[in-house]
Amino acid sequence: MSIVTDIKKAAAKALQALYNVNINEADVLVNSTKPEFDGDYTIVLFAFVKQLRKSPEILGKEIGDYLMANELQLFSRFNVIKGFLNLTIKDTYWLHFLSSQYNNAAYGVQAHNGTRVMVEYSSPNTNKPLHLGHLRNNFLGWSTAEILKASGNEVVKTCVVNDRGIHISKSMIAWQWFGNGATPENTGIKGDHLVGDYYVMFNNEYKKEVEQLISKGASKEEAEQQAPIMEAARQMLVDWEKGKPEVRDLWQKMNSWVYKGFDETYQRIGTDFDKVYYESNTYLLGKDLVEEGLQKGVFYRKEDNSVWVDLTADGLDEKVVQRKDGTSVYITQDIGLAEQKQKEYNIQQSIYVVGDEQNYHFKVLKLICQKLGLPSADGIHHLSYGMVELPTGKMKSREGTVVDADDLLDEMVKIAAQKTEELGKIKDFNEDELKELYNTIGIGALKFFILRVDPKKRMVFNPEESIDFHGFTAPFIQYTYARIKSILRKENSAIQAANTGNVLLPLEKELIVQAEQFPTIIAEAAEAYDPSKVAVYIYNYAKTFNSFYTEHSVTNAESAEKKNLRLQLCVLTAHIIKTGMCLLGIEVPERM
RNA sequence: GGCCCCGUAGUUCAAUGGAUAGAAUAGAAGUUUCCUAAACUUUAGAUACAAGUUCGAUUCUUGUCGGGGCUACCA
Repeated sequence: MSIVTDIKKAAAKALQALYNVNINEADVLVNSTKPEFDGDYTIVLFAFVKQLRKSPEILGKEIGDYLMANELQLFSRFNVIKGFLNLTIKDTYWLHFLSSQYNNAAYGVQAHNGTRVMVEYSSPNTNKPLHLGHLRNNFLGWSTAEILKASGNEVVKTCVVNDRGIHISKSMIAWQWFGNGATPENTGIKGDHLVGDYYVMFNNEYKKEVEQLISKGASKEEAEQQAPIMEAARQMLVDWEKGKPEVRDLWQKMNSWVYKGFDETYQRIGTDFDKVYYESNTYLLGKDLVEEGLQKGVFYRKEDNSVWVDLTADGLDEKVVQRKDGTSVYITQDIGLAEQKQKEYNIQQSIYVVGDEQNYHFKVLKLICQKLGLPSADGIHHLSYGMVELPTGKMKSREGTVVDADDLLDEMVKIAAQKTEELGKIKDFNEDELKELYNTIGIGALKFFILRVDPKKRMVFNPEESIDFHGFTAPFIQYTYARIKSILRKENSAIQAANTGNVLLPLEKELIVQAEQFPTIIAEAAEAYDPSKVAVYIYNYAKTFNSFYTEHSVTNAESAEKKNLRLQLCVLTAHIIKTGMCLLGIEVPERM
């Protein structure tokens, strides 16, 4: 139960008592009071003015008087400016909150509420290594899953590996043609990068062949169709589907290189899954649902034997769900997998972390599932995120303008090391500790940079300028944490639960007010599937702590009560920072 | 062509229809006998444009201009 909820309840009660009107507490608008006014929280009165036919000033005064008289434990004073009723909460309320929660390391985390949610994220193709765009997906998916857990859901993290299809066939062909038996072992190249190199080689060769054919008089379309390497890749896909042993062996071998490479990267960035689906196992799912859909009249068959769904009544197009040759298209297996997930895990919600270029696809997917009456249908939610762009524009693999994930992580750690050494505070760190610290700072900075932005929005990553360790960044927050821990290491004496005095200085109070909001923030972030809410909150909270830290001494506080109070504040702040950063997948160092 | 999304300080990001549009960074000026200056304090700087709805619009509606995405019997 949050203080804001209490205020809303009290306001609804006041309105009932004073004017005999029934106002839903959810309709009472309560904001944080702007710093330039006196108060902690503000009730916005405009909404009631018309209905009650009273001026905002009088309304505010009457409600304020009522609250002072009837909610003695909550409010100490109020003022009314225009339509805003500014309320000040009693210091004793805040002090009690602090004393009761400071020692709760799990503060902000809710108990299980019985809802089970699946979060599908990462879902890579196995023909090339991860790049910056995949990192946003991974950070977002992992963090959203953790936030959902913290707000009381049981979460199943899952990944659908796109391990079959024309893309991997391309890498395989290029490897056969140009590889000379290259392996990660004999080249020293990380497996996913090695396979990606052959994908690039495929495209280079393909381009060359197309140009040659065009110079011999073929049209562009003909050339693209007839290029020998493309024909070979298509044949390889056919052979794969037939289960031709050599092809399957090569496929397995090359995929295993990729998985090993991915695992390394995943480990570095903390990505993990409870369940992994492979498309080579799931791509035939959904075929029976096509039959079912035909019987239910959701789908219809055209003369050429292809099967369609008509979504024009819902403002969308007609969509094919089975080709005329009887093979299924991408969306068919998605429908099948949606059903499979539901059957296997009995989930209430199924979240797909996928880029916004697939908005239409997921609209269609959900609609079809609903029309088929699948129990999982209404729980489908596309967590759509914007592309990561470079200052020069969108990243394109073919034009070589991708920021490789492994390279970027290396670069971040390198810069973290360099900046840390410049500051010269690490004399008593050993080598392992330094390595860990550089990882914590460098990878933390990257995660925070990406997660602090609203997922829905496109974002720009500038390799030169985006790598910052000051201001609105993870290292800022990590530094705040390290300074708190430094204080707490020095203060061995037990912190008392009581004995915190009864008056709060402005910065002491501000810290508690913000701390009290933490569970609400987590709930909002979970509701919106938006880790940036947590990132912004933790940053602001750390900022308040830094002001407090500069202004007031903890160890040399002016009285024993103040020292005890501030130690409680330190402990609570450390817990909140650690928990909040943990929800973002970012570690916090004891020293830095 | 049709459908969808986005235009906020030089730059990168905020702002459930609410008070004087917040941060960070880059710029200017300060703070270290005192718990870590990766910090703190002060300062200057923005809602693409035009109408409309409203007591009140960055937010909702319409139009203009600018940017992006989707619109495959590809995945």
